Amino acid sequence: MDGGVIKRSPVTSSQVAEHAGVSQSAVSRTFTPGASISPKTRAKVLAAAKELGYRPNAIARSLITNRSRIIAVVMAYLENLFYPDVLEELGRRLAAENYHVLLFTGFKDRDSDPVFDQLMQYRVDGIILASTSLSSELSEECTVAGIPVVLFNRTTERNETSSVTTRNREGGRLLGQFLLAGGHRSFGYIAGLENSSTNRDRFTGFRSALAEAGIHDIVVRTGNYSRAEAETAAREIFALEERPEALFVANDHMAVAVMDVARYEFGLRIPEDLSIVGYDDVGPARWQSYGITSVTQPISAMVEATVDILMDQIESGEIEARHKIIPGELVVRSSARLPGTGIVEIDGRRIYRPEGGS
Amino acid sequence: MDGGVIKRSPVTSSQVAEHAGVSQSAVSRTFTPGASISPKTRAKVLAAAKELGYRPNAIARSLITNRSRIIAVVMAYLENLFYPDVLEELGRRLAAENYHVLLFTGFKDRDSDPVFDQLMQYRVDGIILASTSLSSELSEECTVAGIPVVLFNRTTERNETSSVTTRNREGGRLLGQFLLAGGHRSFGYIAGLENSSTNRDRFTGFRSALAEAGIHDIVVRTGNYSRAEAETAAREIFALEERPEALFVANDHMAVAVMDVARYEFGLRIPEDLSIVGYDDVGPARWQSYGITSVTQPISAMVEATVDILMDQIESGEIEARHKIIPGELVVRSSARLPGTGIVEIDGRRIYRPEGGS
DNA sequence: TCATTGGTTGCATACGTATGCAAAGTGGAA
DNA sequence: TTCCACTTTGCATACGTATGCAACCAATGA
Repeated sequence: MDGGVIKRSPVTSSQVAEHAGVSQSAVSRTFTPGASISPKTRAKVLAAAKELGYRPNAIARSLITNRSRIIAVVMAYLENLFYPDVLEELGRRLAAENYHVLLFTGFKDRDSDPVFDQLMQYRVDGIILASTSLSSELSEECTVAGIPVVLFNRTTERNETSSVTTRNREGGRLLGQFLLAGGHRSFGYIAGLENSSTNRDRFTGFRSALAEAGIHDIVVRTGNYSRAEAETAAREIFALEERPEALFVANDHMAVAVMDVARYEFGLRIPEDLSIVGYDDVGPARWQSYGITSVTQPISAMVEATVDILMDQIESGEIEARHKIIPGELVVRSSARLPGTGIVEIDGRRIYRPEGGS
Repeated sequence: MDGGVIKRSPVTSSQVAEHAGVSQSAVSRTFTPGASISPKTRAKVLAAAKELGYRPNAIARSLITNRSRIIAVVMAYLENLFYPDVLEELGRRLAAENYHVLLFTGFKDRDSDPVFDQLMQYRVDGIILASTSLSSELSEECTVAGIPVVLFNRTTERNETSSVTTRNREGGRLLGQFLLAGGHRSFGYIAGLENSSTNRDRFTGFRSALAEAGIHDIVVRTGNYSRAEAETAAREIFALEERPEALFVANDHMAVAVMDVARYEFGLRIPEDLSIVGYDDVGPARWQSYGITSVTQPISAMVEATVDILMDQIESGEIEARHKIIPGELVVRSSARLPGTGIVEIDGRRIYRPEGGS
């Protein structure tokens, strides 16, 4: 009711030092694990600090240690629940290592250069790129600057930047085999972002599986990993004279939309009239309304690998591109017709493992 | 292939100054909008900066300006898509003001005190609390420290902290009126977090609407805004001898789960056997599989208000608790039986506006 | 007792930038 | 030309912390 409070400047280590009757160094050492400080003065300092409400200034500390303990996470959009899940896990794992997340989100992909500029100004200790590619000049610049970068769920053509991915090629292949084993003979593919490595690899694997069975015609439309565009693509495919019996949608986020269009706009029964498979095994894929047969991308393992790479490179100061590839599994649910064999139950989930499979 | 690169220290303003043949001050002024600098030296500095790959060190700048241009966003969990949507919009809006997001997520609610400690060490310019409450000591501490705090979609008992919310009481009330107008006579409520203001207000409004119609019995179970718990709560309610005809689920995130349980575990038809209404108007509520009748929480307006409050308080240095309440609307879809009157169409959406409504 | 050792402490400085102040430069008017 | 007003520049310092170095202290052994 008194209409605002005048800003009081925060307590500094010198003030604590004076209050405790010691030097500023002693205060600093009190808050530096492993520093040389006697229990007695330490106690004095802690008491004074508590009394004054002192908190070390991480900004000032960064300036001198050259470590901000901040990791930049770049995630252009969060529409696909896969990414928020990743973000949550990243927050958890990085907090455990006493690092913090500076998040860059909500921008158009083509605006990533200014974003990059901002992020570099904060002298972050590492960068996780989860939904944007990086021009190779920028990647180069990071390497020269000694900032580790990890591409999450993405790779680049040249392999100069570290990455964590799953076996997208094998996953696509497995889905192809699964649909073939289910007896399907005509196929469609709703693609993700055209220039993304996940899209390319998943499709390549899928196509190769079909090719081995002598099938070369695949109806392809592009959904760009966007819900709205996936709906449009689905409408186009379902309106075709010869609608494919089986559809691989490049990720679950789009697959959910496609299922809705199939059921509610075209009256198709799934899987009787149409089999749909997806990728990611994200939340809604597991919901009973959808029950999407999908290849998992194990978020926990992927995030763990990402953080491991970053921590290693930050500690060693040596930046050598590492590429971690994590295996996924084909989880069988109800959105696609079942093959006669190859389904095993593990930990309450049904997994597809064909005999000749890798 | 050469096995790592030695970390090169970043370019400093002094190095640029030397290279350009000017003083360090000149470099600083070149990158400070509105500073006194001639076009000629400015050009020289920019050229040198570009050549050396110089970027101002935001950390060092913060130290002297006492402004980090960082806003802490605390969002314990992102499971409910509402929050990722908010996060994306926050990223966008704050980036436009040249602020950045330090995200705290992936922790248990009871661990919020250490989180708070971390966040204070970075001398953030403001704090947005989107899924955690703040003990009143901590709130007090922020005020004294001159750090603006905004509670997003939450209020506290005492109104000492700024907040942005929607008219939860009115929303709950409107949903009650809607269900009554639809002819229902028995009601259930699946609650959110017991101690959250949203849950309390929505239920209070709902109950008051029913009370005015002489209905005082409401079957209540608690879902704590969690999908899993909501499923359990739904199973309990649907197994009752006298299952309510209409169910208000405290948010859409839970409502989606409840609909799945109703349909696929109990074989209930919606809305023929059971009407369900939710809150938030979040993504899945709009999907055709669900089509949840729901009260909107307009994310864009809420985020705008939040950022406005923060910017005001940061600029003025005066922290006076402000409470912004944003109106929502009842969007009518297919998850609940329709009343005979009161539905109007606006911008392609069907909105419920009863005659006597506020 | 003194010398030695190992642990503590304070002093002084460095990190990279912003900014008040005074000096220097510029241009115009008389 | 001289004077004045205004702009531009550099110097010096400050921000809050960490840390090398030297001084100091306590405890131990001879």
